[in-house]
Amino acid sequence: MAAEGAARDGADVLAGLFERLEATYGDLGWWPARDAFEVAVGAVLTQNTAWRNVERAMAGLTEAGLLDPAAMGDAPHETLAEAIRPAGYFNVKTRRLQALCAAWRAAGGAEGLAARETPSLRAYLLDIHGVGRETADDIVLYAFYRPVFVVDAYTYRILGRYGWLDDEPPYEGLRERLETTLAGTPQAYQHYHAYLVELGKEHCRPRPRCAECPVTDLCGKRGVAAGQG
DNA sequence: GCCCAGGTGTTTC
DNA sequence: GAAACACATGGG
Repeated sequence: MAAEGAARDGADVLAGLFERLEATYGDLGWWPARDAFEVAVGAVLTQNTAWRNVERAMAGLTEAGLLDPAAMGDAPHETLAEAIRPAGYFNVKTRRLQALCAAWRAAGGAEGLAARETPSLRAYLLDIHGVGRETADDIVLYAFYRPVFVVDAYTYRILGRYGWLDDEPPYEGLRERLETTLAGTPQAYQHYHAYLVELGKEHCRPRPRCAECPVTDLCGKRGVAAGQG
């Protein structure tokens, strides 16, 4: 049937895209962190924020001795906000980090969270103030090493430009479709998300700058037409 | 000065 | 339920 053929072609495009990205980028060494809590803190701090600024904030937290669920959770708002100031939205993120700390401790720490099955873990994280779908999946994938595809703005933008999306499907639908199509390991999903972010930063900005894109020839339609790569 | 960055919650229709 | 808006620093 035509629909099955289209789906198979879509899967081929996707597999080819990630093969090429793997050859181009290899292991990007993404999300270095000492422990699960540090991953979770970084996931909150990086919300709509450049990683360079997250690193400054993480350094501020280390400096202040706050990179710990108890210390961070008990710190005064002003103290925590000052430590994470370089990451922007510091008042918003201070509230979110303290909500994260409360939930983290209530769950029995990383050990308690790791004991949960993936759906329960996602649901628990999503229930925390300031932890949305992408942040939750960042934590599930990079802190707890579960096989979830992290969908972000780059995922929509790049897959849209490569003709893999017919429309703009809802987050959960796209995530499940990608996981079904790719059937990858946690390590593969960690790499895929990193690849899409790197590719997006370099070549698929909101205003396309697609010159010398390593996967230009795989582009099918949409924004990449008209010689943008 | 303008755009963008590894989003989320709230308000409003 | 989707669109508009607030949140804020730092780099190009």
